[in-house]
Amino acid sequence: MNNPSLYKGILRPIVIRLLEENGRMYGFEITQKVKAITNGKVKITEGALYPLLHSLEAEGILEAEQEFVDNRMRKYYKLTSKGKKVSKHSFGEITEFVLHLQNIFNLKLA
Amino acid sequence: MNNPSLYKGILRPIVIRLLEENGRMYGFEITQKVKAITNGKVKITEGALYPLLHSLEAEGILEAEQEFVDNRMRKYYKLTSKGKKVSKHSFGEITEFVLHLQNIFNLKLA
DNA sequence: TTGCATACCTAAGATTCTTATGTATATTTG
DNA sequence: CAAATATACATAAGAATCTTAGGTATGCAA
Repeated sequence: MNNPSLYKGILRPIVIRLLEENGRMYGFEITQKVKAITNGKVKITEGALYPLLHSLEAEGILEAEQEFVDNRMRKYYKLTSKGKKVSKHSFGEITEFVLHLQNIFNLKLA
Repeated sequence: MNNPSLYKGILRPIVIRLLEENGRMYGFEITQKVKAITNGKVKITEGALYPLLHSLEAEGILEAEQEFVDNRMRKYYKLTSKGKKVSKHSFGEITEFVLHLQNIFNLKLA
């Protein structure tokens, strides 16, 4: 991405939102999904993603299960019931955040 | 603000944008302006703002001049010509950032 | 067989913030 | 009039969140 520091603090809500919308995803899939949505502009680094997934699991927001596909390990994550509550709250925060940005920067978007 | 970590990395473009729109502001004024725009939700901390203003000045993006009003010191900042170029670039990045957020979070905003 | 894609992981360091504290003056309130 | 609140600047220690750089391993294409 152009300015990585803009995305500091955003990764956690991104992961939670993607899991809410897609039900079940593995780490590598999340990086590809974000890249696809943003036309290759936003690249989540593995050094940020994997530790985050582990801490979300430790917090009881996500639960994981491993599978082997084509002899390669995949660790699928999904929201727990606690995670679904957190997700609703997180989404509200993000919505407000974006509205604030539109006001502060006087953005006129489609 | 609700979730301060969302705003990590955003303060710098906020300051630049406000100075572009208002021409000339002092630190305390910037904190009040952001609070006003966001209905009291977003509070810029002084511990983040003042060091940032100093480093923007050191980078040649801002220039400062002191004044005394009611026997109290004010340090006014404005964009340099370099700062104005940086501002254009920064604004483009923020616009793209917000569009990405809308896509990632599937936001339907006014 | 070399490189690229997939798929996981961790550790050191950088960046950006919060929290806490300090200085000083002006105004409001009990 | 004393105390609290608002204005206005500043710095330092520590927390949070990321990047960079490295590691392991499999499958496929050139």
